[in-house]
Amino acid sequence: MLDVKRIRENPDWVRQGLNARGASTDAVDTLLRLDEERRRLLTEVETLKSQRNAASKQIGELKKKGEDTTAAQAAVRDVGEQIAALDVRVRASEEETQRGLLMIPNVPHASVPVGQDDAANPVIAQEGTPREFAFEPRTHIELGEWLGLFDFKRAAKMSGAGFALFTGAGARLQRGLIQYLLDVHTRDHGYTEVWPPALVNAGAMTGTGQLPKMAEDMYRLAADELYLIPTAEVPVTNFYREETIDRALPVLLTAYTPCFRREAGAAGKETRGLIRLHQFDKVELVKFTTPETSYAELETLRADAEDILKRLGLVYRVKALCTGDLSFAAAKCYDLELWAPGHKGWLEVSSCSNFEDFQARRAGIRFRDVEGRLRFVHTLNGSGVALPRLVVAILENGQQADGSVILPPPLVPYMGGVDRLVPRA
RNA sequence: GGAGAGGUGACCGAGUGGCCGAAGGUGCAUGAUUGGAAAUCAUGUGUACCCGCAAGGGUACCGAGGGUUCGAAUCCCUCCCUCUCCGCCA
Repeated sequence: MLDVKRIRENPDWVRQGLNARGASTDAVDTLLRLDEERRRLLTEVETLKSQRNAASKQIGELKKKGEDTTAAQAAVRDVGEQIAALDVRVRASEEETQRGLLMIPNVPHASVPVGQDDAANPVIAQEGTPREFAFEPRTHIELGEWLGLFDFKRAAKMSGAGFALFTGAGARLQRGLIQYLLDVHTRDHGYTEVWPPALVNAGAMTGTGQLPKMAEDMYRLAADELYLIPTAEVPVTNFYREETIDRALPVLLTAYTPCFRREAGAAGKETRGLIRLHQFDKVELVKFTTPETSYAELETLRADAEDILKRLGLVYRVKALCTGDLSFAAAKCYDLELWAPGHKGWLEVSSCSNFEDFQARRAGIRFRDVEGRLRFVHTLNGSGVALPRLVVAILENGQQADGSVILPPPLVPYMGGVDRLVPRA
C-alpha cells in the first residue's frame, strides 16, 4: 500500500498514477476525507486519555496519603466512558482508512510507458529469430501425446479441466527443469534457495497484495482459513514479514513451488494443453533491496530470468508493461515471452516486477540505512521461470520432422543423458 | 488430539495493580583513559501514530484480541505460537 502521509501531502501524484492505470481517482478523495476524520478523532481521544492518565496518577497519590477519592474516581470514570465511546469511532475510522489504503494500487514508475492495455506494451528486446520449419510444426499437445509426456484425459478424470498429469519422460523433464533452474540461480546468479510452504494464511496474502483484491483468484481452505499460493512470491516475500532485515542488502532468494490459480474469468481464453493451468510449477526469484538500488536490481533480475532462456537456446522477446496493464502492486514490470512455433504465438513465462515499498509497507519489512534510520525495503520478484510454457517452447522448438524432440544441451545431464525425446517402444 | 510449562526491549532476564516504556546484565554508540588495544569509568541506546514551522508535547505498544478497574506487563476470558511428555502419522 501507499504511505498515507504521502497521499495526504501529494494527492496529485497518486491521482496521476491512478489515471495512468485507467483507474478512478475517487478513492483518493475518499481516502483524504477518511484520513482527516481519523486524525480529528484521534487527537480528541488522546487529549482525553492524557487527562485520565494525569487524574489516575493523582488518585494513586491521594490514596497513599489515606485521603478519600470517591468523587475523583467518579469523575474519571465519566471520562473513561467518553474515551470508550470515542475509541470505538477511532477504530472504525482507522479500519475504514486501512481498507481504503489496501484497495489503492501502486503508482507506476515514471519510466513506465503510458498506455491503456496489453496492446500498448512495447517490445523492447528480442533474442534469436524464430526457426524456419521445412514441415508444418506441431503443437506441444500433439507432440506430448505422441511422445507420451502427459495425459490430460486422466488428469481431467482425477481433477477436472485445467490440470496436467505428466508421465514418463514428461515427468522427468519437470523434475529436471526444477533442478536445473534452481542450480543456475543459486550457482551462477547468487540466489539462496528456500523451500516454503504452499499453504499460507491471510496475513501473508495481504502482505504481498493478493488480498483483499484478488480473493476470487485463489483457492481457499475454509476449514483452516488457509490459501493455496498462486506463486512462490507470496511465501518468499513474506519470509521477512514484520521484520527488520539484519543482513546486508540486497537479499536474493529463489524457490521452487507449485502454484495454484482458480483462473476465474479466464474461460474462453487459451485453455488447451499446458498453457493455462489451475496448478503449475514455477521457480521464482525474489529480491529485497534498498530504495536506492531497486531499479538497477530490476534490470539484473530480468537478466537472470533471460539467462535461462538464452542458455536453453530459446527465442524470446521482452515487453515493458504499460501503465494500464501493470498489476495491482507493481510500479514497473517486464514480461518475457517465448516463441512457440506450433502455437504460432508468444507465451509469457516470466513477469519481473519492482514493487518499491508497496509490499514492504503492507508486510512490515524494513532495514536500517547507513544513518541508522528504519526504512521500508523495496521488494522485487520475477519468474525464473514458469515450467509449463517453458516445456511448450522446448517441445515446439526442438521438434523434428519425425515428431521427436531434440532437447537443449544443458538439460541433457538432468534427463539422465537423454538428448532426444522419442516415443516409448 | 491429550497433559503440562512458557511467550517482557537487539539478546539474556527481573517484575503479581499506581513510584514500570519497564530493574539488572550483555551487546551497540559516543567520550575519557591508552602509543594502540583489552580492561575500566561516564553518558546514551525501542517502535508507531497524533499535535506543532520548530523546539517540544501527547497517545499506544511487555505474543494477539477482548474484559475488570479511577489506574493493567501485572487480575479474568478467548485465540495464536514455542517447549516437554503421551497419542497418531509420511
